Amino acid sequence: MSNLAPDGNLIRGHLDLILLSILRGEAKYGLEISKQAQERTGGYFDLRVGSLYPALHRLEKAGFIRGEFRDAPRGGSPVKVYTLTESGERELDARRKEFEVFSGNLGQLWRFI
Amino acid sequence: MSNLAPDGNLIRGHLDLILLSILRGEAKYGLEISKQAQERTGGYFDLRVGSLYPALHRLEKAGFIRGEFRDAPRGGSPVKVYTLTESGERELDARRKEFEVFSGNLGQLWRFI
DNA sequence: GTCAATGTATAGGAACGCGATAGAGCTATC
DNA sequence: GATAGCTCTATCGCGTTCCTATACATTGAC
Repeated sequence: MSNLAPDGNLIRGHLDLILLSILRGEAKYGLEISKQAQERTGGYFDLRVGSLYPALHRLEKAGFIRGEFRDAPRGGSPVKVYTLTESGERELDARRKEFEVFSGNLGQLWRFI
Repeated sequence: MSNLAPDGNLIRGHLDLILLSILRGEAKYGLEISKQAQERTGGYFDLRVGSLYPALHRLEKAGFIRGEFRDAPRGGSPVKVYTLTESGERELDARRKEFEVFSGNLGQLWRFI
């Protein structure tokens, strides 16, 4: 639980991909996304609200996700549920490929000497 | 040659790893590192001088590499040749592991739904 | 001497993740 | 019905870092 999470600079540029990945298949609200990220990676991805909400607004503005307020499902504040748009699904696929190319080229550097 | 190179935000946080990777095994000077990055990845990594030199200074200040000016080898300005220190080799190993963990956890997000 | 090529360096700007903080809505408990 | 506590959304300011543009030095060619 301590030095598990990656440095912020590592995540930078990959946060959108993380959020889109979690939204694939099922609509979720903000903190639910954050919890999913933790559950799926054993606590590795620990998205903070100061990063989460600006990123969601950014993705919504870009048309990749659509947000909609709903009443609190199980006691609490109303939640803003985000759904992946068709444009967002294409973006997710493109980002996944982009990361694999990035990762592949990084690995290419290690195959020398 | 156009949309080949990755967005700057993708590289962000990974540039140190790229530079250390290229310096492993053989000392090189600044622009030589940049050329190596291009050659090893078919032009994918295109490091600009405005990123390259500050990053090298940062790594030198951290003790991961050691720079030393030498006369121009084949006509031109004197070059600053960087060598990977022992601390830098350990750092490189740590960064490689860190990236593999990061990449693995990212893949973990895709194994759901 | 002039010019082009090569290499190093830095200032200014922008993007973005993060810590800190605020506030609204719902439930529980008294 | 007032208060406390929890959950959720939101935003400001900061620091880091990559990039564009620019400057300057050195060497060789002509």
